[in-house]
Amino acid sequence: MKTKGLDKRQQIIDAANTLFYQKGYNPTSFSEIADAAGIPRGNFYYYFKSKDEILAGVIEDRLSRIKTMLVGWDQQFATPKERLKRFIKILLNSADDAARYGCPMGSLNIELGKTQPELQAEARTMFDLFLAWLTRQFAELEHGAKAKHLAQHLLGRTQGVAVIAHAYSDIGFMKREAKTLAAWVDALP
Amino acid sequence: MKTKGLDKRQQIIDAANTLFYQKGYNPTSFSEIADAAGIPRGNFYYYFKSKDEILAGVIEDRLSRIKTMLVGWDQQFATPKERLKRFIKILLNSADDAARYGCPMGSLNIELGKTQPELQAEARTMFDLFLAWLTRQFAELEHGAKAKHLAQHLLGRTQGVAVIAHAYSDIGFMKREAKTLAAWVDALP
DNA sequence: GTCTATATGAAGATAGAC
DNA sequence: GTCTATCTTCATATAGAC
Repeated sequence: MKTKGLDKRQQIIDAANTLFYQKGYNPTSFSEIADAAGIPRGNFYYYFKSKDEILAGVIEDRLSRIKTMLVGWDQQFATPKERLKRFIKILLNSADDAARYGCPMGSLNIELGKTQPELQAEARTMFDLFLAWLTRQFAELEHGAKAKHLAQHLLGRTQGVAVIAHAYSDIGFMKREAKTLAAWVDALP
Repeated sequence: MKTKGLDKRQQIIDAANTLFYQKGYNPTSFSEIADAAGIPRGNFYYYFKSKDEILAGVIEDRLSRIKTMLVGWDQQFATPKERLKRFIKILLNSADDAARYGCPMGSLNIELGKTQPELQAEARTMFDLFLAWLTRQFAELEHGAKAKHLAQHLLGRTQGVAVIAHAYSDIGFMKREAKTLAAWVDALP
């Protein structure tokens, strides 16, 4: 049945999503994904013709979750500063995972950026979503032409926090930096 | 001859160093390192018993270069702020490489941190060197107990810059952020 | 010390039975 | 739609001739 097929497809994506995050894209094998999804290796290729396609599916899935999250924040918070601080709060909410596996977006981009530019271009679209949303917040704060630069700056700050926190498994550092960043937002003109 | 052996060993380390940076540790095969070093695959194992040992050699080599660089900066610059700004200037000097391959320390730590904690612990020692040196600079600026936090903060800032610059191959962003960071140092008490 | 040949295993991918 | 069996390639690693 088609619904069953879609379910299995989603199961594969969910399993791959977790493994790509925890192990990386290239180090994750088909067998691992198949095992985690409870699907025999062979049947795998019925849903995805190649590993690249699984990655595309995983990224598509992540993009849709990010979009939903950002739309939710737009509705939930009245001011750009509140929204920016909600963004920064990701550092607190994801501290445990980030300390263990890094940032799901950042680590994937770094891995793919070295030798797989086509795949990295797909992974980059996750950053694109955040950058566009952040740029809008800074634009609403009347930062004009600087809005995009501020968005890149803030995204970069959070990425740097994730790198150091991951390298040292240091959740305390993430909390300190989240505070610093929130203060930075509060102090914005 | 022993000298010849040492030369070849160094050739292997140099080749591996470049490949680990440009491709990553796990995606780099023995064959590639051997080819790049101009050494047949088999002879390889005479110098290194395993891939882990090559990594250890590469990291040792990088550590020694970093130490030399930091000692040089200590001699070359009279004030902590000048030294900190020299550190930030790495972003400008390495902009081309960072845009293509990311930060050699950060990307290695992220890759290894996911599933190879023992190897990542070795890679982390490169960060340790910078953190200790940066902490000393902030301590000289009388930041007391905050010196280490400021060191982590600054190292994180540069790592974040590298991640975004890599993801977007954006050298302009690195230059902007280097300016912002230099201004941050100048404004320090 | 240096090199060739090769063992061994795991990866991605395919063919085809059911 | 689902599964088994298998092909091919490439990885790390070793044995042993020179």
